[in-house]
Amino acid sequence: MAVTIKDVAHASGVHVSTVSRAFSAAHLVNPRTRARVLAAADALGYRPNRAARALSTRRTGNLGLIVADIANPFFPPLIKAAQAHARRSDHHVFVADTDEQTRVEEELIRSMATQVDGALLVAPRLSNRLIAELSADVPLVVVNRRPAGLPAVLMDVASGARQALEHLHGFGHRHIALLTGPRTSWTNQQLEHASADAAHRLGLRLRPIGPNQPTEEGGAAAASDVLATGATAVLAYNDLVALGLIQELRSRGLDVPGDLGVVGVDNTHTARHCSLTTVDMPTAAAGRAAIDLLLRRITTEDSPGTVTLDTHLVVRGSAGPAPG
Amino acid sequence: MAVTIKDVAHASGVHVSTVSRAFSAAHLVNPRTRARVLAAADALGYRPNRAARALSTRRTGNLGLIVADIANPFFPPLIKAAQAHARRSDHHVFVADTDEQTRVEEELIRSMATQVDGALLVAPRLSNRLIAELSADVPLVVVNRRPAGLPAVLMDVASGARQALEHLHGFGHRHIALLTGPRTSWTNQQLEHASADAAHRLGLRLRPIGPNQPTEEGGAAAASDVLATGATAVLAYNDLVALGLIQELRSRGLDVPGDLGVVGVDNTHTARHCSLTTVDMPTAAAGRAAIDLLLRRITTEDSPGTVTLDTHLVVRGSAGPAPG
DNA sequence: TTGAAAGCGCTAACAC
DNA sequence: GTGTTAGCGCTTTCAA
Repeated sequence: MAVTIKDVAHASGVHVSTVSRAFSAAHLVNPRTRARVLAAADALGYRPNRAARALSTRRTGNLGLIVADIANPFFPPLIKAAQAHARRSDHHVFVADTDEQTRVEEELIRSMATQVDGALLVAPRLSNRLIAELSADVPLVVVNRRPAGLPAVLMDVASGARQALEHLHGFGHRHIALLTGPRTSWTNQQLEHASADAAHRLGLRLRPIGPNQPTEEGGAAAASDVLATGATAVLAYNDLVALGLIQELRSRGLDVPGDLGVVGVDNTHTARHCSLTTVDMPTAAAGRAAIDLLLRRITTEDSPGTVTLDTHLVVRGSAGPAPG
Repeated sequence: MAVTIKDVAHASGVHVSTVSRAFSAAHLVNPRTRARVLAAADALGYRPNRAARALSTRRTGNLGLIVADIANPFFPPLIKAAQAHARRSDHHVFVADTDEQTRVEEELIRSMATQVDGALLVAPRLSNRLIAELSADVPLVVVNRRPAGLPAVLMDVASGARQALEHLHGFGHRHIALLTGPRTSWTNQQLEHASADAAHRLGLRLRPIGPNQPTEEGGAAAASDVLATGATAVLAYNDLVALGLIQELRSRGLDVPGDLGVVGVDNTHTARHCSLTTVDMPTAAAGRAAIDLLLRRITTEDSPGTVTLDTHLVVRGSAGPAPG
């Protein structure tokens, strides 16, 4: 049986309310008494029961983190940073991913909502309807999407996409395929718009192909379409798509970057090792910023705005001079 | 203000205890009454407050998952599988990683312990002392280590290491360097023993080098030592080390696998794309198995034993025929 | 500055 | 089968 506030009260010869104050309202208790209480607590190995505390304070000290897919290498750095940052303000974080059946997910998120002070959503596939409903129950902050009225952290691929196209242009590429991602994804929309703009400005021919599954399979499946366009370089929705495409191209005997240049988005761990030229997404910074927004939203009732983080191109070896 | 059991009781014209039973002891309540209660609950959007429930049942429905480093690609598949599996029995999971200052970590884990029914430890660096202390407070299951008396899930690299050395032997390699990991790591110990045995059996010269940091930096830093041995192939503690080594070797103008074959351990996402020959660790299966053990330990008081999972070699392109 | 008592939302004997 | 009543561990008035 765990040691409770009562045990500490007994041991230090005061009432439970005094013990409680010693922990959560230090200024309301005589320093000497407090020292005695703390000593007793320490000796007994007492630590407050958060669930019990939550019952009266309505603050659990827990946060939820809902991501699309824990195993997608885009997320772990974000999860890690968010968790570490949350800890600084003594918050624990529940992590869940949404890629199973939507009905189960919805239930999961709802039941989690009763146990957290707020939640972070990094899940492009979650419906706006559900988000709106949840937001009535629990403070929410979203990443890379813009539902009305919610604080958001955005990693704006626009700058990175621009740099990517300039980079390809500099290598002499004039005809570029854009492997798009899910239609509803905010990131994808930014990517499409920014690429179209930049292509126009640079005098590039840009050929969108998609939507594609945001996975290796999606990239591999698009290989034939890419080749059919006659493009000499490809900008892919994310690193997974880029890597899937590269693997498929190579298995068909093509050379990357010799025959075709490929640029990804995300700068995952894998991209670093596979020498993939890609747009860096500041996932760790986004995780921290999102936690900041969330905590602000929880403590002060007003709703903080939107934080936009820039992205930039990381040049490696998967794109080079245009052939011919 | 959230809707509570009282509101449901009012709405359905019964007492709170009946509502409670309707949710957690269906057989103790008249089916008709129950239907009425459930309907009212549904209409009001009621969901039980887990913290409050935990206060009387002493079951939070939460599990802790402590890993060494969320961003290390070894862990995400395990985290994902564990979380998904836990959800099946209606458990939520707290995730935390230990790679910051130990003192902070210890505090984190302890305070988390009051909020969970049990925890999974996948953290080679955590001290046995701390584990023993924690284990007094909260049911624990460990992965890839063997503290006395705790249920454990082991991914035994022995079989994989054996296959790796046989594979290299088949390619004509006779002198092999083994990049070892942290001394205290159980995985590392298995790896060292199994490799020594297999090398002896096959008539290979095996040269251990280490301990190395289990990271890319560790692998890169070992490059000179590896070259100095004159070995024609390397078995590395994990994929990170292998990839770091490969990168460093290539930057020195050497060819992998031409000049030197490299085999890793873990079969991370990155290894799949970098064509790294490696030993597959069944991390997802381990995550599920560990959750099973943990839940068993929580519900029945007896302590389930140890689950050992085999590993196997995945042949890709980072090792080939021995030079010369 | 401290004690007493009520209450947070829920469960679990115990009556009826 | 359902209502009554304590009580889980903690915070927070209200008195003293």
